[in-house]
Order: sequence, then C-alpha cells, then structure tokens
Amino acid sequence: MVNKIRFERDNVIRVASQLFWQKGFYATSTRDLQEAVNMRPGSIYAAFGSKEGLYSESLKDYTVQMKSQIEGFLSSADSVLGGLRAFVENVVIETKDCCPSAICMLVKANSEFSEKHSRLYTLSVELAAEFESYLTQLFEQAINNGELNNTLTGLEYARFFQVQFTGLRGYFNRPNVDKLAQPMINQMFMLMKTL
Amino acid sequence: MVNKIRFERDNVIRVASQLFWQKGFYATSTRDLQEAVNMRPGSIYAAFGSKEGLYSESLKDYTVQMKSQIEGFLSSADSVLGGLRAFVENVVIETKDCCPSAICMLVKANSEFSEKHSRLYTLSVELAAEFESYLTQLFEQAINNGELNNTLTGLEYARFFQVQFTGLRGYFNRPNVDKLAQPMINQMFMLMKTL
DNA sequence: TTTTAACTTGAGCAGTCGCTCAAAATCAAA
DNA sequence: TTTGATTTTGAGCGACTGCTCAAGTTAAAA
Repeated sequence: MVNKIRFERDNVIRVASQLFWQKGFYATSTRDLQEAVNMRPGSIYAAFGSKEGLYSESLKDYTVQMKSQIEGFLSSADSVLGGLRAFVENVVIETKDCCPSAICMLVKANSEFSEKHSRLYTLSVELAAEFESYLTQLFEQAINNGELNNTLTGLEYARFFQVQFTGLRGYFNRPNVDKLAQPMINQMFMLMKTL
Repeated sequence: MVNKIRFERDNVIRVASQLFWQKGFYATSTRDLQEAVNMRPGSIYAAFGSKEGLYSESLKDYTVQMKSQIEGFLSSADSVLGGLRAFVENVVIETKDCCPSAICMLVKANSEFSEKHSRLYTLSVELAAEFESYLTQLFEQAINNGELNNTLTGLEYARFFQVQFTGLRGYFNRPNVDKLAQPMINQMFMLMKTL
C-alpha cells in the first residue's frame, strides 16, 4: 500500500515534470497541473505543499531520469564515449520532436530563476553540480580505459562536455537545422579526443 | 520634436529590455514595467499595443545593441578574431555581474516560448538567423584575412562560435566558477583554429 | 458493524494579471 | 485666447493566479 502510494506519487511527479519542462515554471499554472495529473488542488497541496514544492520534486526527478537514461546507453555500448555519444545523439536527434523541450530542464531552470537567492535557483545549481560530478566519474573512467588521454582531468572533460552539449541543444532548439545535428555531434566528439 | 519622441521611445525600450532580459517574459508583470519605465498603463499601451509588443521591440533592440557592441570591439582590435575574443571575454568575464543575465536574451527567449507557433518564438528564431548571418560575414572576413583556414565555411565557423558561446554563457550562469572563464575562452579560440 | 484516521473534493478567497477608456493635461496652430 | 488634436492619467474591469479548508469519501483497524 505504501508502495502503491509511492508509485502514484512518482507518476504524478513525472507528468508534472513534463509540463514544467515544456512550459517553464511561471508559464505553468496550477490549473494546468491539476488537469495534467488529474488531481484537485487540495490533494496536490497536501502532497507537495506548493507549486514550488511540486516543481522541486519534478526537477530532482528529471536529473534522476537523465542519469538512468545515460546508464542505459552506457550498458549497451562498448565504451564510455560510445555510450555518451549514443545519449547525445538520442537527445539531439531522435527525441528532438517527442520531448517537452530541446533544452535541458536544468539549464532552463537555471536561466528562468533570476533571483539568485531563491530556493529554485539554488536547487538548480545544486543539481547541476551533482550532475557534473557524475559526468566527472564517467570521464575519469574513460581516461583510465585509454579512451581519452590524460592531459585533461575528468572534471575538465566533464566541463567541456557540458558546454558542448548545452550549446548544441540550444542551437537545435529552432526549426530547419536537423541535418546539421549529426556532423556537429561528430565534431564535438572529435574535438574531445583532440584536447 | 519627432526626434525627441523617438529618443524617449528608444529609452523606454532599453529599460524594458533590461527587465525582460533579467526576469523573462512571463515573470515580468506590466506593473513591473510601468514602474521601471515610469509610464502609466495607458501610455504604454498607446505606444506599444501590448506587453508582447513591448517585448518584441525590446528583443529587437537587444540584438541591435549586441551587434553594435561587437562592432565596438572589432574597431579597436587588430583582427576579427581578436575583436570577437574581446567581446566574448567582456560578456563572460567583465559584465558577468553588472548584466541582467549571464544568458543571451535571444537564447532565453528561444527557450522560454514553448509554443512554436507563437509570435515571440518566431521572432526569436528570425533574430537568431539574422545574427547568424551577421556572424557568418565576420568569419568570412576572418578567412579572407588568413586568420582562419578555409576548410570550413564562414557559416560553419559561425555555427561553431554560437554553440561555444551559448554553452559557455550557460555554464557560467552559476556561482563559483569565475576562475574557469578565461581558460575556457582560450580553449574555445584555440579549438576554432584547429578545425 | 462501528470507529477512526487518512485522503479527496471543489467552491471560493484574496490578490494579481493584462489591459481599457473617460477624463484631464498638454501643446501647437489659428 | 481659443481651438482641436495628441498624449497622459489612473481607477478599475473581468479573468486568472496560487492556494485554503470545511465537508465528503474511503478503507483499514477495532
């Protein structure tokens, strides 16, 4: 029973997450959310406290989902870089049109909350830092595997990856540039071995 | 007299632009704007028609300002790449804390308007395309000057520049990474000559 | 079957939103 | 001055915002 509730709670968060990711925090009204998750305001506020509370859970869940997506690609790839490349290609090319937004929800959050002392801005920074150290581990593994040379640290590769990935997703958040995606991803991974 | 009005109109747009850039379209209320530009609602609506109208003018003005800022750096640099580098350094390092946002207003607009058929999303795409062809001209000039080799076209360099620049600005929209800015900009321009 | 605690419902509150428009103010031309 | 066109003012409209809470529903425990 406890598991049942947990399951449904996770489901609600996932649905809310999609809506928040697509429309952003401010442009998503509580009535939009009520309809999307099929709950009345009282239930939502009993479960999450506030719109901000539900957004917090949504953003946390987003990063969990993203990590587990990467894990998936890693486990069916023969190298760390191969897995990351498959992930990037999937995000930028394949799921481009069946995704709430081309832009990473973390990046969107980071740019939406201009008040640098607000809870949600702070949360977005924390989650981004967490994700960066996750990536750092992966790149350290790639260095150890000999996939990348060790002139850069894992953290430096992680930073490079984030800048490229964010830049690419921003660039492809517009129409009529689909054919450029694959060559630009190739360039990104080529450059990474150049560093 | 006509010039007087135009001057004040431009001034209003510039002030509104700063506020919209900082807070985004949805989080900026018409009352915020009224206070910032010191105009009563009737005057604003007589001059700009709607909140959307004022935002349109603000976004257009932003790209004009950005271009003229680049022109400034170009005219006091001894090469196209030198001018662009000075511009990037100025944006990412020097004006980091005295700027409405670390993120380019065009990029913010592009990510904020999820409705792909809305006026404002379309406008952001158009202005981005315009800016890309402006950059393309600059990079063609750089190729002709022998600053860059011609294995890539001006357009391809322009795309690379945008991805890097957007990626960097996104990355530095968080605290405690200031010391990384200069080395990462150096890396960006080093890579550009590698391509 | 009754009790009790947990959860859900939805009408509706106080406040804010984008925006309007009649009245007042302004100013150049007559 | 007077006139008439233009601009500014701000009270306030209807819609929507995030959110509350008394009343109703549910289901496990007694």
